[in-house]
Amino acid sequence: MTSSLGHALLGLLARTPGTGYDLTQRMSRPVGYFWSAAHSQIYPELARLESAGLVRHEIIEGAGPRPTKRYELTELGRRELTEWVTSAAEPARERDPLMLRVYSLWLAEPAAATDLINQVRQGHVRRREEYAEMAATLEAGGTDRQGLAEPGFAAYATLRAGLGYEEHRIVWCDWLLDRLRENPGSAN
Amino acid sequence: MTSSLGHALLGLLARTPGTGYDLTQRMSRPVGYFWSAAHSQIYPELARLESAGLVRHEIIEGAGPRPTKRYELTELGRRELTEWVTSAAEPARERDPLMLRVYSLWLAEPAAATDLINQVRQGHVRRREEYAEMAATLEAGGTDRQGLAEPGFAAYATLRAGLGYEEHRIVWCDWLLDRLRENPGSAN
DNA sequence: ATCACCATGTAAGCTGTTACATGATTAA
DNA sequence: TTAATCATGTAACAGCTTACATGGTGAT
Repeated sequence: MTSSLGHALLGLLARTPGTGYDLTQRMSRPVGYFWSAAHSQIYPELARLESAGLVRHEIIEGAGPRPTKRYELTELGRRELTEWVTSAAEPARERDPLMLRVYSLWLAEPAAATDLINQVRQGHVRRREEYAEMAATLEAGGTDRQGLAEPGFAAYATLRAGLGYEEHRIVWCDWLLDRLRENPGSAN
Repeated sequence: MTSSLGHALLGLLARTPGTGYDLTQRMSRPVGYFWSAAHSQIYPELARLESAGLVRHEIIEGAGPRPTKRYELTELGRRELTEWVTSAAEPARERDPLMLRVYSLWLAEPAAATDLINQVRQGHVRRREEYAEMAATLEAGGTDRQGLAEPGFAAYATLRAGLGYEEHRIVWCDWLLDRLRENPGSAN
């Protein structure tokens, strides 16, 4: 009955306990590459996880008008996460806004289409560099050679997937740009 | 102000007019690879597009208790779609449920992890074959050599992206499976 | 003083999924 | 006659985004 967001939060807390604010930050940078959430979604979800007995909190000192809560996994939460992680994967329904555009790209001026794809390509190159740097850092620290049972390896595996994704997209952009150059006009 | 689903429907109607039921079918197979929607979402969206003047309908004979409506684009709808297609692409927030699992894969038994990744790999291989067949059909018909201004080429371009995606995922699965074989135990 | 950062929440609205509801035509 | 296909809608709910609301600490 726990949602994807719930499992994302459990996955973060299994590594290090933290406040809702802290989880919001962590959701945006490393995890945000494959799952994202705003704080307005995270706070109520933490409350739900707590009432399900999967996490618990203690009050610590911190800045702010309301008490600062530090959350951590319970044994039940750890068990739930562990069971979920290898349970049958639901068929991912894709939602790719770029492909939605490309599907109607035949309506656009060739120059505008080229601009669009160039812009998209740039974004992928930027992100590839970002991933490559992170991967290099992890590799320098030996994280890539960590055992399967260590969290660092799991993070490295998602990074590798991200790198592969960006590379495939860049290759595809180059293919399309080639076609747009060869055949800049209208019909065959 | 038009949503992604709205643009998906406009993109379908720009190719061929059709009923809501027909659009539901077309959303599931070729377009569903990168965008999906149920009929319960499509019917109200068509009504919204119509009240915005982007599509119009005529009543035709058909089976069913209610009148059968055939929708088509208006000139305004075509213009809206054409402008949108090359407008600034919003940064896609990724939502990849598999990576969410992988991020917590360090908690799983190595055997269970291997099973999961094998299962995922199989799914990608199946889909790659599906795409490859469709691509072969289009190539045999010369669709891949169509001009940029023809809808067939746009469809072919999305197919190529799909093929590339599946391939990259298979490569990544193989990399992970290799690691799981090499290092089936716990910590380093 | 002003700004950035820490910190937690609620509310309104949109998008998307699942379930409910109806009924005609055609083929096995 | 039974099932599949054509055909259109509504309702309830879950998930996610954007905006509203508050206020303390520390650095410039």
